[in-house]
Amino acid sequence: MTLLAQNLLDAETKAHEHEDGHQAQLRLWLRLLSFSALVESQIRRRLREDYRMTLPRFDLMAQLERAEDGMTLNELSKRMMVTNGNVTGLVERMVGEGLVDRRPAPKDRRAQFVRLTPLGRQLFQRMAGAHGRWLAVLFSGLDEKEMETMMALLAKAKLSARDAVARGEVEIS
Amino acid sequence: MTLLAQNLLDAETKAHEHEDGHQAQLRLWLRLLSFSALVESQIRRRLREDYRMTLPRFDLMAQLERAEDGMTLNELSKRMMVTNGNVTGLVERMVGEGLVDRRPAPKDRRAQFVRLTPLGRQLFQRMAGAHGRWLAVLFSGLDEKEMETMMALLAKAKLSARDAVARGEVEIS
DNA sequence: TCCCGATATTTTAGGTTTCAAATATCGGAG
DNA sequence: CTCCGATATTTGAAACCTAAAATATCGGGA
Repeated sequence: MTLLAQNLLDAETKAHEHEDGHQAQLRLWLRLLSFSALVESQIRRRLREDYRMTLPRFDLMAQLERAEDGMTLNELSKRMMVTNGNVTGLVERMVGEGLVDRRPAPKDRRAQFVRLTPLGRQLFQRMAGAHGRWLAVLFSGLDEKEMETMMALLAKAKLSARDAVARGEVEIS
Repeated sequence: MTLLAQNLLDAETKAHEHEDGHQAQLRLWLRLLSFSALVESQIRRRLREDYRMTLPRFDLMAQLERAEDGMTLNELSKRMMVTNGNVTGLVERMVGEGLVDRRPAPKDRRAQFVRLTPLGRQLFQRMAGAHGRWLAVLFSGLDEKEMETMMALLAKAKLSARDAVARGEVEIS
């Protein structure tokens, strides 16, 4: 192959990648979204029907479960990947229900520690068991090896996205 | 191996699966969620900053794009995997912005067809291009083969979840 | 000490989302 | 034709969520 031909081919490949070549990524992303919407709606429904519980509240409790002494609102919002204001309202409602309590941080008068109440902890134990079983059923079509593969690919994808964000390249054409 | 030993082993395997054996599914699910939250927040931000557009509106427009004559609210809500009421409000606002229009269905007086306006279509074209490029960058750490593998695994996982839902077994322990 | 950028939280406004109940229409069984 | 279960949409209430601005506090340098 001549150098010119090679260059033309490169150019075409590049152009192709830039015009329609994003299809694979788009399709992958859409498929991931539709799968997660499906699973999420099931979990949401079960939490509501069996425990009168919402997913965000469950999520917050899951974060608190391993922190005996609780954690600050800020740490909660980072772990849950939601905004601060969101957590403020969520905790507000959950304090009202007796699931968590709030107390001032010892050293920092700006911060507050949130932790599960005994009631909240007890309820979470039961929900967590059920939650695990629901997931086991929903994922039962995947064997050990397939789950491992998917874990690895998701880890790689997450790194990829993090890198892109860090490089500030999400806006590049 | 004696029959007794075999039975004990089975019992242990079963017990293990029922007590701690759901860890793999839970971890996989959490990883998928955190990845999708990361990607979603980036797309949300770019849509807002570059196009003053929200993700739900973009999503709705994407559904309408390939339906020249539009589609009913009901079909929209199914494709978007959200409730009817949600779509009602979304369309309401978007009509006000001139992005979509509504007209009665020819044969069915209960239904309405929603479709992109020329303005909406034109805006969507630009956004879709950018959206594809953002995804390409975010997923750039995955090669062709890895994306194919992930597509296949997600397809399998989705089937698995659909089956579980159809069998009504999400509540089984 | 005083100041100032950083951090923790709340507040405000608006949009999104769900569920459940209500309304309107369809389409077929009798 | 009439009735009735199914379907399409809307409405209302409550929760969730975000972005941006406001408030309070921290902690270190001048």
